[in-house]
Amino acid sequence: MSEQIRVRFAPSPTGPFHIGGARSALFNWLLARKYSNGKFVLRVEDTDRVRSSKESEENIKASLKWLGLDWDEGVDVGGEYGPYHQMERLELYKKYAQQLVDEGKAYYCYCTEEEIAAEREALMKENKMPIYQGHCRHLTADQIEKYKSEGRKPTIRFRTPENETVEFDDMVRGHMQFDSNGVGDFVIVKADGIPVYNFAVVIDDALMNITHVIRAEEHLSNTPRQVVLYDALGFTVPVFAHISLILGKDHSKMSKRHGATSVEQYKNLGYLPEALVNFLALLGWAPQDEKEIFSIDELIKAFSMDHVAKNPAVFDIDKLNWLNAQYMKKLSTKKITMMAVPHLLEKGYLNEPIAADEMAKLVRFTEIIRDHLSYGAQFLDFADLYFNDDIVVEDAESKQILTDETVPSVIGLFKEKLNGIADFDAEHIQPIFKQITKELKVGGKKVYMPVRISVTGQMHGPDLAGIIEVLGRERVFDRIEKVLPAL
RNA sequence: GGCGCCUUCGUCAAGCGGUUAAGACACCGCCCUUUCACGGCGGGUUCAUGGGUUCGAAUCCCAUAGGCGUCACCA
Repeated sequence: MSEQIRVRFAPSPTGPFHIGGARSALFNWLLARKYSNGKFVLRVEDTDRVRSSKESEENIKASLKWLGLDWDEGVDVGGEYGPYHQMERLELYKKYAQQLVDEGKAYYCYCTEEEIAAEREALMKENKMPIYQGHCRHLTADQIEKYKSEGRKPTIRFRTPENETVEFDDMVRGHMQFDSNGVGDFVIVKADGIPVYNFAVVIDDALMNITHVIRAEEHLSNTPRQVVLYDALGFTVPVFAHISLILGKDHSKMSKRHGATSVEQYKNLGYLPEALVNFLALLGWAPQDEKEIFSIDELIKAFSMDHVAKNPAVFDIDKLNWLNAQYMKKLSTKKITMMAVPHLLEKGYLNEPIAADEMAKLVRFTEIIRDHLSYGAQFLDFADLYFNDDIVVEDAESKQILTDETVPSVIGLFKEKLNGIADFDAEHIQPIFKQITKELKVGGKKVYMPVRISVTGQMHGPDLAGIIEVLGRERVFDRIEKVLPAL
């Protein structure tokens, strides 16, 4: 590919940035970055006046930046093909729509939405393709006058050529062919003068010299409409690549029911952008070797549209968790602590300002639990362990363990030994357990379990000596006393 | 319903006419360990079904089934 690669991501700002959109953006970005002269363009398709919002646009841009997907041209940064908001390009669409009308390739349609809906319904009933039947295709001047006098505002419809085969190439699916009779005359400009998606994309992609259009598979059926427009307008058709959808666990399209769907949600849950990017890249694309973990630079190097899968992919949160954990291992404990702090503040475990010594203890605690964490918010699963001294033993087996006849002597000796050490740290606490097993001649479990349960309320958890260290002698004794008041 | 896309372990997937059908996540077992987690080792009737083509098919062709998308004055 010696020509310049120009790709774009063109979201409509109608909601939080979806994970599927993020993958589309990533694939485009990866392709642009793979070639030294590649350009990644960000265009905002805000022609849906009802649903578009500035807030959504900001969310999308913030998410892209967080993921590290920077754009060379587009909104905010500008470029020679601007403007990059479709609502600022209305004149352009108007000009091309007029051109099509003048050439007889498009016409005004005075049908109302109700009439169209009724027509479609009737066709569906007859098992026919629900396409526009061409009522306004050849209106006389009189008819037009009549409609105008009724106050009808026309849309502009494209006069789709009949009995033709519409063809285009798709990097993922191969050569595609559609019957133009299945396309029908579709609206290109709404009654309010705003262009419809299929019309605006074509003009924008053509005028912005986009060479490759990588987008979700849901656009595949729309592509013939766009191809006939490219032809009518005399534009060069770009190379398409329709990547498959991302599905939820039940194989339906990802939605709120499946948990977090927006990039922002993953960010807030404490996932790392590198991990999310890595995961998204592996959804629908497979490397040539057996590598699983890719830095962004490695991804750019390894990525290729040749190995993009055709079939839809189920979003597997388990794998994301694993990947994220791999990336978290590389982080300093301090960093992981900082990831947890917002959650701790939100849940009321912490209050601002956080004192330096409190912070230091928190970091030490994080060091003890960090191996148990797949993402930041999971810290909350361990927060009670550290912050909540009101230990409650709920589990039946745990209660049972505390009734063992050796418990009183074990706990007694444990307290005695704990009192006896000079340096209150895990290194000095750890040997105590061994000493007790020896002196009392009981098994390790008989020692560890009563202590663990009375100190944490749980049978399982992170390193016990470490927990005891961060809690400090007083809190440990306090907890034991609450659980075993008799001792 | 028409049109279109898709179909290899539970999930992501390698595979492009001849392989013991990779690998990863998850799961199960074992080891490590006071426990859990981490880590290590090991395990699993995976080519939707039915027809072809071929000496030979997960790979090519055709049907069927299922899943999904799309048929908007949404993108």
